[in-house]
Amino acid sequence: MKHYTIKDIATKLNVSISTVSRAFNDKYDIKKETKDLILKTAKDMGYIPNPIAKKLSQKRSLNIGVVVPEFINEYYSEIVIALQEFLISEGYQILVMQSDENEEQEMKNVQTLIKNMVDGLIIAPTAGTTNMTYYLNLINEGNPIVFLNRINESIPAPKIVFNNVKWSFFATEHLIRQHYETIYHLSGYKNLSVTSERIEGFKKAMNKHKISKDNYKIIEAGLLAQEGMEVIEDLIFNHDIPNAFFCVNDMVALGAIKKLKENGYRVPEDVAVVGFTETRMAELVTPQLSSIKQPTHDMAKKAGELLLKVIKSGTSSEETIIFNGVFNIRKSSVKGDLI
Amino acid sequence: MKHYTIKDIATKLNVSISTVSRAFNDKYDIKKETKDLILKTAKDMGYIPNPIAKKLSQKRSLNIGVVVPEFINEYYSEIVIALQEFLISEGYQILVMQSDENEEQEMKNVQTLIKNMVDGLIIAPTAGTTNMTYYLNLINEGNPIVFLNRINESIPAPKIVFNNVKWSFFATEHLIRQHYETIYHLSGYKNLSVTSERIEGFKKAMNKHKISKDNYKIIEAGLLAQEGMEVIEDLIFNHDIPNAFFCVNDMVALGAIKKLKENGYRVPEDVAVVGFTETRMAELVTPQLSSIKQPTHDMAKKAGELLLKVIKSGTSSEETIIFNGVFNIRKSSVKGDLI
DNA sequence: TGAATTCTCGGAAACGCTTTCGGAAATAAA
DNA sequence: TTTATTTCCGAAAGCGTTTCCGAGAATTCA
Repeated sequence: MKHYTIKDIATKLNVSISTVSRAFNDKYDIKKETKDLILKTAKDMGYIPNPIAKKLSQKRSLNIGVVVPEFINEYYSEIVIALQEFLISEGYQILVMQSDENEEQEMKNVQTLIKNMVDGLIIAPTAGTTNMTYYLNLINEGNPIVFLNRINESIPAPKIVFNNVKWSFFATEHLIRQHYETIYHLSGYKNLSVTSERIEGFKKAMNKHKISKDNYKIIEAGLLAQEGMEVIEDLIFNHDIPNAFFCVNDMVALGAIKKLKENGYRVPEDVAVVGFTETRMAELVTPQLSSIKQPTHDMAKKAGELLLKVIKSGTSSEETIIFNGVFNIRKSSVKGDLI
Repeated sequence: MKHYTIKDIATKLNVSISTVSRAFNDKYDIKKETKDLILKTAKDMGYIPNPIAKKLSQKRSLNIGVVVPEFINEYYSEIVIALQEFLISEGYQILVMQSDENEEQEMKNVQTLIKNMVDGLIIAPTAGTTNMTYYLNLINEGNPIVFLNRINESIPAPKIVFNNVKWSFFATEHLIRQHYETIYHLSGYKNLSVTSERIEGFKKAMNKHKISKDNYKIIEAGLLAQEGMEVIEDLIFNHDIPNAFFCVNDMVALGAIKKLKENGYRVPEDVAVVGFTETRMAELVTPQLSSIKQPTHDMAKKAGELLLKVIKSGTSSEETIIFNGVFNIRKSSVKGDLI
């Protein structure tokens, strides 16, 4: 089976290649009949236009680059899947690269994608991304970019973020309202914006309810189960286990629960635990984990829409879209019966 | 900042574009000094070769397409990450597409990747993939393809598989040796090769130990936690809970454990459970889940190596590489103390 | 019926690179 | 010094498209 080209069709039909090209691109003048004829024979021959050649002569590639810090956790997997769903429906293809939480790899990924002439980029920066001038340059050079979470406020590009402050506030307040006296927050890596935002929400709730500083604490854990376990081990060693934990994400919460149980603490009877960025595990573990679900699907779709807007308009807006979630209260943070 | 081309360098240095091209491609005759000069000024100018143009004039794109059925579970995420690691080190870039367990989407993905001139494909077919003639054609047309798991034996291409029979045999034998009298296997979707292989291993162990057919059963569940839960609900309704379950994967096992616990069964005291294709959750849940770990990293790397071999040799071999795993025995399947 | 428009379409350049061919310059052999 | 080799490089075609320009044919308008 040959790879037919536009030229093959042209010679076969005894027309010029430009006419054939016109038949495929609506924007030029061509008689309806010739167009139909060309399209039909092209189809019969099994002709597939060569996207590489197309990319070379046009500017656009109909490819969108997506860079995520990882996709071993469900969160970014869901984002990528939703992104793909939307962008395919708009005629784009997405190329996914993951940075392995490595800043250098992230820049390489972005570079690779730009070299491959993607029409735009959706970037969820890796934890340590501090090199903002790099992104500033890219934007100034006219590369359409939309950022997803974890991003520095100052970047002049559309940003899709989750309202971490608000929902972390709710989660904390939920614990306060149940009269857990001492509440610790296990936070993420400190250079992440999500970390500081969730801390902010946590503190806000503490202030609102006038909780004494003796009764809460913020401890940097990380984002992995392992890191949650380590913190709990330290606390147990220091005989410093509070009545409740609010964790930066589900993995840390699950690690914490594991270590607590191993050491004879019952959850939630002795210690309550709340997670964040709900995963499918929340419903599967015992006790079921209270957590905050992020609307990954909507967030991804919005990111896609904004990117297409930037691409089409040619100018980068600077709007920040803030999303809200759902707080699923489950057994891990409720002593009595669930309503 | 301009996008420099080979031509810009040529005019600046007053050489021909072919000379500049030669400087970048080792295979041609060029004086060492001119080459160094060109390379240096190119670097100074910040020249980046245009991969699209390169693809058009050469045959190869240095891109590898990867198609997986999903990456919401850790398994394929790990595979993709390892694949990326290896292929990047070999100078390739990978383009990942997921088929959402949808056969039609899978064919679209493959088509898109081929159109985009990937040099080769690594495909983990989706559950329902029955359309083998499609792949046969692709291979006959000379597309380098390596298959990963789940694949029909008859396809004449390199295949990377896990030794499901053997390890499912071990898992089952482990349960038998502990004198669980009745053992049920919760299997996957029936058209999957992994499903039938794990069933085969299960049966083999039963036969070896001469277990009566009254004492074991194979029930089709699926691959999701939800499906594991549903099966357990049915069994409970029929008062048909065995002493032990061997599940097709961890998610089904976790779903099963959840439902069992909800209905008052203790794991492993009343019912033992073993999973497969170990996930990070195995160690985090209570009781910790016995499971079989697949060497995803090695499998992915091997797939990459074989693909490069096919690409370079130009001929598709037909070897099947079978991998072995590790059986991590944990609390969920052991009544007494773990050694 | 002749002039002015409007439709269609072919020719050709362009996108940025690779690669073959052949010739000039440099080197080695005679 | 002349001839034979080798080394290096420029010219140009080619990869498969798009798209500008302009010309002939068809149509409309006086």
